[in-house]
Amino acid sequence: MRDFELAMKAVGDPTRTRILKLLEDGGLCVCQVQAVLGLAPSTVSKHLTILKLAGLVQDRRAGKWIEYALSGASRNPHAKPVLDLLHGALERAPAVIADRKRLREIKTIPLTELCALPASKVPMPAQPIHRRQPRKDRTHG
Amino acid sequence: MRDFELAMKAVGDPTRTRILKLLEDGGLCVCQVQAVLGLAPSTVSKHLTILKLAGLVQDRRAGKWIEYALSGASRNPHAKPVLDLLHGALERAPAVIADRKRLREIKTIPLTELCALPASKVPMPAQPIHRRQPRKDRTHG
DNA sequence: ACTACAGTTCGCCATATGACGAAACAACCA
DNA sequence: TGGTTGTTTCGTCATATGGCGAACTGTAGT
Repeated sequence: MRDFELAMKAVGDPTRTRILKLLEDGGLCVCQVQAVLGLAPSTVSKHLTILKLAGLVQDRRAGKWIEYALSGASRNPHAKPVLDLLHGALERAPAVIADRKRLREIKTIPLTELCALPASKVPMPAQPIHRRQPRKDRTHG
Repeated sequence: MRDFELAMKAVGDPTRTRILKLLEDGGLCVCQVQAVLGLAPSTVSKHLTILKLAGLVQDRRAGKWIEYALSGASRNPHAKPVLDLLHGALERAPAVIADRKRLREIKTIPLTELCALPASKVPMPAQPIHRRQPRKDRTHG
């Protein structure tokens, strides 16, 4: 039951479904995902951890980078059904389409270059989708 | 996307998956669900509302009671796939098995009797599964 | 109309969640 | 060895979630 819950909670968050839909095209390193989503690295990392704990994705070190991919054989028996369901869904969702387009652009940038870029410099910057209240100013200076 | 999210969030909660698994056997009125789960009526009602908003269940007034059932044709295109997925899952989950057993017992009680019963009198009382901290005493009296 | 009662809504509380930035880690390179 | 850099961990904040009881709504029955 717990595994089912984890898998469902994992896909129940829109940011994570976006990530999973991105990974359907193949593995990506964290900075690529980050570039598409336009979120802080720590945020992306946490989402990926949640997906991993749910058994939906696997990670693998690739030299300097860590590549995440949809998990083929998962510890979690519910993972495959969920991923299959997702695979057939959201193909028309604007967010997914936009993300895919953005991903194509980002894949043209060599990794060495991409990660160095401040988020604001990535072509066609993604506006964070779930911007929270900009937290009360703490006299920044 | 929003519909997908709603459906997934809805099944991402263990109490709600329990409800859905109960409804696989056929429609139930709120007090029956409540009797199985052993939760406060308001809590059960809220969960049912969430399931309804997600398009996973339908409600229908049946005289004095309101019957909830898995929604056949749903407003939400993602509902059927999700329910199908759930249908094949959790068949071995202890909580689901226990709930089913309890449901059989509860179905032997006429509705008129059942609802009148204080929760503690229902045969083989279910211990609430997600008991929260018992909130600091406020000199009850 | 009044009572009885199934269900919902509301207000509250404790915890979970999702966001961020700063700091810690881990691998590569000089 | 020390610096650079990709990723994770930690601490914090605002909001969402799930539980309860009290009060309300709406139907049935007298």
